[in-house]
Amino acid sequence: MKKQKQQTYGEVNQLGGVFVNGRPLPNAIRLRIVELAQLGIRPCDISRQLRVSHGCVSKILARYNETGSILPGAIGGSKPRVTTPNVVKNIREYKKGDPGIFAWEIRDRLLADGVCDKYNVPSVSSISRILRNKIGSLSQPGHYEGGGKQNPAQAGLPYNPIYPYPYPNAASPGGTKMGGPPGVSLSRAWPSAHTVSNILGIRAFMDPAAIASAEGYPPKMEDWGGVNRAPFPTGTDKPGLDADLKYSQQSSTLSTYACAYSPSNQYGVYGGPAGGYVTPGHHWQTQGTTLPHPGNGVAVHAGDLHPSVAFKHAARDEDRKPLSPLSKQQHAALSSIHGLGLPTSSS
DNA sequence: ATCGTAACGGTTGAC
DNA sequence: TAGTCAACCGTTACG
Repeated sequence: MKKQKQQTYGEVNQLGGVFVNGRPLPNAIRLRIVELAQLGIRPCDISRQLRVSHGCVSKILARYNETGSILPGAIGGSKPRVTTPNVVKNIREYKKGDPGIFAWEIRDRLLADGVCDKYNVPSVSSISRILRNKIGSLSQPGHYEGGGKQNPAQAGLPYNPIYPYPYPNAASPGGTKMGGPPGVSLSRAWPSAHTVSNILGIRAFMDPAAIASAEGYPPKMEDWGGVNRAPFPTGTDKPGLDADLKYSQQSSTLSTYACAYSPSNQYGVYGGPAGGYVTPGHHWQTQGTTLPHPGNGVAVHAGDLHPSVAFKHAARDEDRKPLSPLSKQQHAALSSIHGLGLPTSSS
């Protein structure tokens, strides 16, 4: 990785909160956004309380509702290449069989022959480029394949995304069933390391073998360490939350909601300055709050958040009536659970 | 007043 | 090794 900035203290948003441009909010903050939403706190209040822009609150809650994950997506990297050796080989064969074939015809044939599906079929321009660069100048087959930099895992596959993300079901790579497992919608056509299960480290239903090695998914730093630059824990714990969601456990009531990146990250400090939950030197400590998600029951463990609060069912569907001002109960809940001092005035 | 979202500038990681 | 590209980020502004 490139050398990181020595110090990135972040910027201050309009609400007075500190953020690091381009970097995800700490998972702890993300978790708290979801927690507060589960308590029935309105997004606008969450925004003010946590000093996070309402747009961000909206995004995080929307993401959570959609995927069940509080975690940011994978930053960086590249999409899987579609011009795999196998695709090139097929294109070459098509071209050999019909030298006058058009790129769009090749594209159609790739689809028809099942070499590709609609999600990974190369564009016509890509095919043209392949014809021009890889095939037009090639005389002997195997040239491209012999490049040596291709992922050997692709060998033997009709086509395959280079990314070795596990698919929830075997049919997915074939593209006949995009969209992931029921209740989990992937926002991208290419498989993300941030499927709900991967993110939350709950993969048993799709890949039991992965449980043995907790980091079943590719250890992309961004997955978890991107927020806290601390390396992943290597145990069987959920890597991200344990790494990131470090509540102050000594304080049983979480009276100090310590929010600080680990010293190993480049941010140094993080948190709303006036919120008082910046505690440099403290780490988030795992607690194990459970955040039930309506879609798939995925839970985020992080401590003694009342596990009964359901995100949509209880908090949103019915109990959202007393939206603002906050009810006493909400204040009490927030104060006791999160140590947040909510302003008595809701405005 | 609230919320959804596009634009923006930034970071990151694969190539 | 450095540069490019395309992903994602949170904030901001707008409707």
